[in-house]
Amino acid sequence: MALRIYNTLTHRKEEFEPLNPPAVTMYVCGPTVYDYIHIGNARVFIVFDVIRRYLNYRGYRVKMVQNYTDIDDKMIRRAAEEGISVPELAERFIAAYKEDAARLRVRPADVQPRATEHIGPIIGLIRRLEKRGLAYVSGGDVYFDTGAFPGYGQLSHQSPEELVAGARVEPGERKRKPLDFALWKGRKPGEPAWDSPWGEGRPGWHIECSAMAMRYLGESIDIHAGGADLIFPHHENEIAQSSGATGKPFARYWLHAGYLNIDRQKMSKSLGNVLTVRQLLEEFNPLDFRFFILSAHYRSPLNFSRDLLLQARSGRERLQELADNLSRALPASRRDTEEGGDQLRQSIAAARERFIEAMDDDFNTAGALAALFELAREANIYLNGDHPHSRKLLEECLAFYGETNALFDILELREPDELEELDEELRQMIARREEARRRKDWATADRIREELLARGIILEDTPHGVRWKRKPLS
RNA sequence: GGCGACAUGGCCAAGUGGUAAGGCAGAGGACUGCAAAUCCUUUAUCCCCGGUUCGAAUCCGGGUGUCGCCUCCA
Repeated sequence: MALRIYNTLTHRKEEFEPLNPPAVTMYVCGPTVYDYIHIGNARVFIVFDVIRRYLNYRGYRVKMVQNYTDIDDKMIRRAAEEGISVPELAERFIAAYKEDAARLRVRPADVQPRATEHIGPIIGLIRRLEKRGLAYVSGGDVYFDTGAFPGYGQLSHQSPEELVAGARVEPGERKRKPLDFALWKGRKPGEPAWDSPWGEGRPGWHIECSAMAMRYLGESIDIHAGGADLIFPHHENEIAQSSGATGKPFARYWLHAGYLNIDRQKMSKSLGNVLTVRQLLEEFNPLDFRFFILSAHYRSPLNFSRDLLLQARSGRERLQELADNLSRALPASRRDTEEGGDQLRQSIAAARERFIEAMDDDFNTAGALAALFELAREANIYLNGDHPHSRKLLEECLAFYGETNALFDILELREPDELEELDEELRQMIARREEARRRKDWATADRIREELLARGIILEDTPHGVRWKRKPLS
């Protein structure tokens, strides 16, 4: 069984063969730090976070780089609006990004370079392009000469002629052809600038990713990833710059995450329907959001709505419920029996197999989730069974959820004693209700249950005694 | 205009040649003092029309619809 990945470059699923296994080099285009990230950004970061973890799970050693774009037109404009410097703006939103990513359980990349800290390598790359006749100076700017790069359009599968048909030249631009793009922008009054062989100025957007990817991962990398809207022109231009400079293939596999739409519309500032991660997390659990994201294939467009997220929450809670119940059953379980556990033992093995099979098929997280649910049913049957619980089987089952949760991060896996934390007053209320139930004083029992519910505690009476859980938010 | 993606039950969503995973919601049942949780049962021939094939949701052609990219954008 081999891992297969859909490659935007070739338009097909290909067997994954990194350059130097087990090492894998992976570059993900990071945020432009001019504002809080929105849920569409979050989808990209979550998806590639999971993919990265899965590659590690499959035995690869992934080195992942994700940049911060901390200098570009948007940064300059926003800093001016806020009345602060561009570096101050960058600091603010890099910090915000880190907070948001952490809350979403997106693990930090191994290297998180900033464009402004790599002006040297950027200039070096532009000079290489100049030497190869792929760049030209025009005014104070330097442009990439797309006409001189034969493979231009290979990623977006468009010929230059086709691309030109829709291209526009902004007034005042000094490029020769519409598809040419700026590698270096000459200084304008009031803008941040660095010294360069072409005078003071700043890097273009595309060149920073090429320069930083090469700097940390080498001239040819295994995986380059980002949102679908980066295919053109950003990634197309990265290929042109990188391959143009080195004469080598830049990235072997290009991965692109689909859009996250809101109410079937693309998020955009003009429509006013942009939802930031911060806004989302005011109302929803990050784990519910991760579950929601992973319930669809990463390349498919995915529609976001409050209702769909509630649906996802219900599904996730089913798994959470099971995980909690497995933990709770652990203390009373026995090491000397596996009675009634044959089906469960087989189901664990089957679930693991199915999980890997799905993930190996271009990271089919939806299929992988189905494996978690199928095992959940068997585990519930086992837990409800009329036999003692086997410590070994419970642990194996929990181990599987632990193993898969280390990839998906959709469950809160707690130790049994963590489940018992409840303050004294609430414990006594539960005890009083138990007493009332023994007396068959249902009125009192129900009243206490209502009171607890009002305080966010849900009670469940099981054959093995009363159980409590916290009511989910919203 | 060019390029491309998608169209599966009430909702979400897997499935690329052998008679449709999974989740949510609904209905019925079991369990329960009631409830919750859980389990069982239950709802699809896969947008339409042709074609290839013993056999297609799955391949090919045509059509319809939705969306994306071609311009900053995850």
